[in-house]
Amino acid sequence: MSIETLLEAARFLEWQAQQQQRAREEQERLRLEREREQEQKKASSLARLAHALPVEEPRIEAPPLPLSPPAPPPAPPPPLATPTPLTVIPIPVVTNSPQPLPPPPPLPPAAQPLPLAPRQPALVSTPGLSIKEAAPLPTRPQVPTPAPLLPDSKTTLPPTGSPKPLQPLPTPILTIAPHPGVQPQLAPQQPPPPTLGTLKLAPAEEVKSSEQKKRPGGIGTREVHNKLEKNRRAHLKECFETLKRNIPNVDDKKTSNLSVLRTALRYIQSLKRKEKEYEHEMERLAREKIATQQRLAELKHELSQWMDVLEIDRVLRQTGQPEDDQASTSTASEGEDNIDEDMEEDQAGLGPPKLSHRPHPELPKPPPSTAPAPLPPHPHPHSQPVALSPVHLPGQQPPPQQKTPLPAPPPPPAAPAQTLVPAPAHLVAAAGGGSTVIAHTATTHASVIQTVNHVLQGPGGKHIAHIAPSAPSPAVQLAPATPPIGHITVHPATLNHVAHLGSQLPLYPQPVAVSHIAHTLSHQQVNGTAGLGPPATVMAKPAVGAQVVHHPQLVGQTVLNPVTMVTMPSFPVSTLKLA
DNA sequence: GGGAACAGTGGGCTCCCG
DNA sequence: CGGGAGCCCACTGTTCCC
Repeated sequence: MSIETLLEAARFLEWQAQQQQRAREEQERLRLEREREQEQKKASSLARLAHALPVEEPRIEAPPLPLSPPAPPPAPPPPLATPTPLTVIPIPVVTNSPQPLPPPPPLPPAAQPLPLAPRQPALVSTPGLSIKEAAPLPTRPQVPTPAPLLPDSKTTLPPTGSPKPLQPLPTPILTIAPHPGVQPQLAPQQPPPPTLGTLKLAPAEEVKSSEQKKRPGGIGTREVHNKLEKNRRAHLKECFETLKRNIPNVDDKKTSNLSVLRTALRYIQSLKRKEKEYEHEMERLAREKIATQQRLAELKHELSQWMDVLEIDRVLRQTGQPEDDQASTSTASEGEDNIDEDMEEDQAGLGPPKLSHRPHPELPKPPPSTAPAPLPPHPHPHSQPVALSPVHLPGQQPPPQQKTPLPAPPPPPAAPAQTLVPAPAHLVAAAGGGSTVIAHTATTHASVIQTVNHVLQGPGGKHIAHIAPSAPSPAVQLAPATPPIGHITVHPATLNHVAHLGSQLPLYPQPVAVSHIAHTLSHQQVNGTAGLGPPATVMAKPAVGAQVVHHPQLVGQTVLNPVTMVTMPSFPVSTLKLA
């Protein structure tokens, strides 16, 4: 799951980046479209006003030809003229303005490619254009209706004004006059037209001051400055819009620039938090993976050792009690964890095929005995394979049951990593008679069940008659297919195996195994069924430090059948071997 | 009426060039 | 070193919208 979430997060980030790029491209495209539209509008308006002049040509040549249609403005100017005197700037414009009116349309083309470029304007800045632009700004909304005089200026203006950011650039470019130097010249030359300018530029005072500045190059510089500033603001605005588009859950018009910044900040912070979370998750998963791999390797190692032990056990059994082997025992271990297969094989009573799977045909601890059977690859025909180690072979894939335990809740206090290791199940075997074996095992791995089945599989035929979870371990929870082995009730007929094993145990330097057998006896005692013969035999051979321990849990409990309880520790097999 | 957006304007700072 | 150019910021005015 976590991995999926990580992938999702990565995809989300990627998607966002793509979205941003798309947004930019789209924005760019829209801008170009707007520009074209404006150009067309301008062209059309100019065409109306001028009645002549092809729109396109003016664009390029507009600056030089600007004059053509000053006509409309004149009428209105008179009234306005009064203020005009003050404004020096308008004048230059005016001269051009009448003419410029048409030119403005041409402007757009140049701007197209780089709307934001601030430097272009500088080149462009011509008084005439500046005036036009200035005038339109205030009138933007009303554009169409205004009086004839105004309309002209406005008509020209609207195009520039409406597109806000874009137009400013185009206009300058188109008008391109020489640098600032040109501007001053124009301004002084034509004071009369100011009418338009006056209308547009309300404050006469400002005009005066500007005039003062003009002389030195003020007007031109101011115009340039204004345009640059306009471009800069347009760029700023565009950036804000881009930012807004890239922030999820932001209303287009509701949010002010300030709110956009705040939202963006929050969004970035949230993204950072998520990033950190995902990083932690990845680290955790990595650690988990390593731990799992280690555990897996450990299990494989133990399994191989365990296989060796079983091998020896089988050999010993064959050599010691051929009769029993023929009758019921199965010693060969099987690497398959598939219970069905084991069952089938058990039924068939075949040993050899399983042995062939063994990863370690060569026994590290070949018993000194003279038994011919020891050869793993070719087990004794009489010996029946015992699925004591249903666990996967070292080289094989670990069974799903072992993988699942990872996420399991906190493992039991004792050796959590090894709880899954199948305990010496062969110790569970109970001697004949009417007794029942209860395997108390800390290890609940399915292999235990299989092991018990195989080991107990004897003349009696029926093995595990009842399996009930007494204290389910994490492993059990994770492996629903494998019922927890809290108690394993075994058919009494198989109890004689205990004796068999007990007799063999002394051969192994593993006192633990014996002690478990001793436990069995103690349980029987607890249940009052100690009278059984077979277990007694086992008891008689506590050669390997057997310990008789009473199980308090069983005291006072009513047991219908004789019970043999075997407690299987979860200690690693490797320990036994080393011992 | 107030807030927001836009635009004009002035000033300051930095960088580059002669 | 001085001047020009570019950029940025702050102030102010106007307009629009709620």
